[in-house]
Amino acid sequence: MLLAQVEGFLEVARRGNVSRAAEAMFVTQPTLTARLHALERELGEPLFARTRRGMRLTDAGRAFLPYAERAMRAVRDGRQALTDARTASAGRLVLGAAPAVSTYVLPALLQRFAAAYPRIEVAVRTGHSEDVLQMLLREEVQLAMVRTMRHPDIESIPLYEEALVLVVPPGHPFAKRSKVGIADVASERLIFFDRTSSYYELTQSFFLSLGVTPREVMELDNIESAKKMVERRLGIALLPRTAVAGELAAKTLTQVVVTDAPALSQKIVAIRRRDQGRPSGTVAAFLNLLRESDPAAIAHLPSRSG
Amino acid sequence: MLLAQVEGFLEVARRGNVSRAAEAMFVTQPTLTARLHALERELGEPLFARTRRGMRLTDAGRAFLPYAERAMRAVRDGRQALTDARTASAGRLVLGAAPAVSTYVLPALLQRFAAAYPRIEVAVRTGHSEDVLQMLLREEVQLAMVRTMRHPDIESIPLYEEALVLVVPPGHPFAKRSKVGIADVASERLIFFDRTSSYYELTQSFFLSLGVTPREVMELDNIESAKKMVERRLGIALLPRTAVAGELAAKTLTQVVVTDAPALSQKIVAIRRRDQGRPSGTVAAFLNLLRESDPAAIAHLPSRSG
DNA sequence: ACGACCCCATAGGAAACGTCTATAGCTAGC
DNA sequence: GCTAGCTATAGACGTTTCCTATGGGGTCGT
Repeated sequence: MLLAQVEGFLEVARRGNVSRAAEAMFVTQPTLTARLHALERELGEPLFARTRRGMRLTDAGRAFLPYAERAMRAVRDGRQALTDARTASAGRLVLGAAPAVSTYVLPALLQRFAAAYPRIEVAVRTGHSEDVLQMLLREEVQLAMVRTMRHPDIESIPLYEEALVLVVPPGHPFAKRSKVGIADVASERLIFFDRTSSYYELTQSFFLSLGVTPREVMELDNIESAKKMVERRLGIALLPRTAVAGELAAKTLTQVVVTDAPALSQKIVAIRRRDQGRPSGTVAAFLNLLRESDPAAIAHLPSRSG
Repeated sequence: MLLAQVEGFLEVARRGNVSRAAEAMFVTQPTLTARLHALERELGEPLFARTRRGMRLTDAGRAFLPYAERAMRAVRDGRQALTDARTASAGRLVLGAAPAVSTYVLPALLQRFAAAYPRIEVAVRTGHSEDVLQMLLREEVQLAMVRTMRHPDIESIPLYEEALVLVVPPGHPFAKRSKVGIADVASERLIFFDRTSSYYELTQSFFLSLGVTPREVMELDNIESAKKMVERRLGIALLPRTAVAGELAAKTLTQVVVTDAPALSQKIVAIRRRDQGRPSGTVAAFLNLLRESDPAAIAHLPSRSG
């Protein structure tokens, strides 16, 4: 069955006239007649009664009509959906993100994205990088923003480098000193967060590689709480710069540079399934936004507007 | 766009494998590949990402999927609807009927019809024959049961002859006499019904043609009331036999034969639009039921079961 | 009553398309 | 490196589809 036949059926049903319908469809009248005959033959029933005045629907034709309309509408809508997706003018984008990305980077990014593509519906699934990778592999998310990961089935697009910075409360002795050494840090009370997170491991191995055994005083399961603890002078912490940008600007936390230790950072990438072909539609739109953005800008966008 | 392409798309999307899908659809793998290519070319977008493992949907493919399913379902349901209509196993039948037919003949007929075709939905529109004819011409009803009418756009199928019989209350002088003449009738008080109905005109001209000027005592707008009036001895009436079958059987009314007057009757026919082609589906089913029935049986069926 | 017109159906030939078999190209896994 | 499993491609064959031109039937206007 050709869709052109169904379309012809509808057009003729509407106009009650093969010649006019043919003209409207830019084919000749015999062509349209043939299509109708073919459709009737396939369905095993005349859909039209031929009269002097033209074509009238038979009972069978009337019974078939709503289904024909439904089918054509479905195809038309499907085409439109593809066009929307191609121009990314509408559709759905499901993102995965590591917690720090989700909380501190995505909001500003999505604000810009929503402004550029108001008809795209966005969903975010947050989880540790490993879990988000699994979501990606199960196709529960289309694109994920996580720390650098390796897997044969994914490809990565570098986004930005997220520095871990040492923050102390205002008025802390470190805040006044121009130079702080790693040995100084080791004597401070350190606040860690989320033992299941990769940050925990990263910071731990950082200290260990420098021969420092941190005196752990507190471990929290989220960054926000860790910041609050530092603000309340319960210790100092190594936190993602994106997570403390607001507090640094508001001067409720102070960044301290450790002079005799290498910069600690983690690469954040966007990953997607390698077998999905070229990014298309909403995913491509989002990647374009990322590409147009200065990597530093992504990482430094304030987490709260203003 | 071929429906076979859409179907192929769905099958491949389900199985993720062209070869298997082709096998399931009883075509060769290159054929199905060609269909997919044609569909992708027409939609201007790859629907599948080709991988070592087989075919995976792209975002575009995923976006198109629900519409493809909807379209296929619509066509499948449409086919089923036609099959239902052809076998009259389901569907809708809209009948028009004159009041006397609707009240006294249709119930028993529809009872049998509903038993034979339980999944056919039946609707009845009642009105005077002329009005029902208009409904038919406007296609508000598919088939109408009315008195014989002439119109270039309709064709008629004879159903039965409806006799008008003279009824009197039990114990009336006529009931005991073996013979009643038209002159006797003229001296009785007559009850007519519904001046707008064709029965009124029919009975009036009947008497006039016999040179009898009836002494009209009462005119009612429906047959049921007329029967009640006769039962209450307010007069006698000429009523359709189908309308008084129950009362005659229950002996609450008595039929009297007028010996010196011709039998008065009216032909009841089924009419349908001439331009509708051969009757199909539910209409054909109903006509078959009528055809199988003895005409006399139709007209004499008791109006109330029992 | 007759001719002009409008409708759909049909005929025939050219072009396009779909389908097949056979084969190539590619990758993964042994 | 060979095999197995996947999709893509090539070429040939048969069918279908489309066009133009024409037929046949009925209506309407003159």
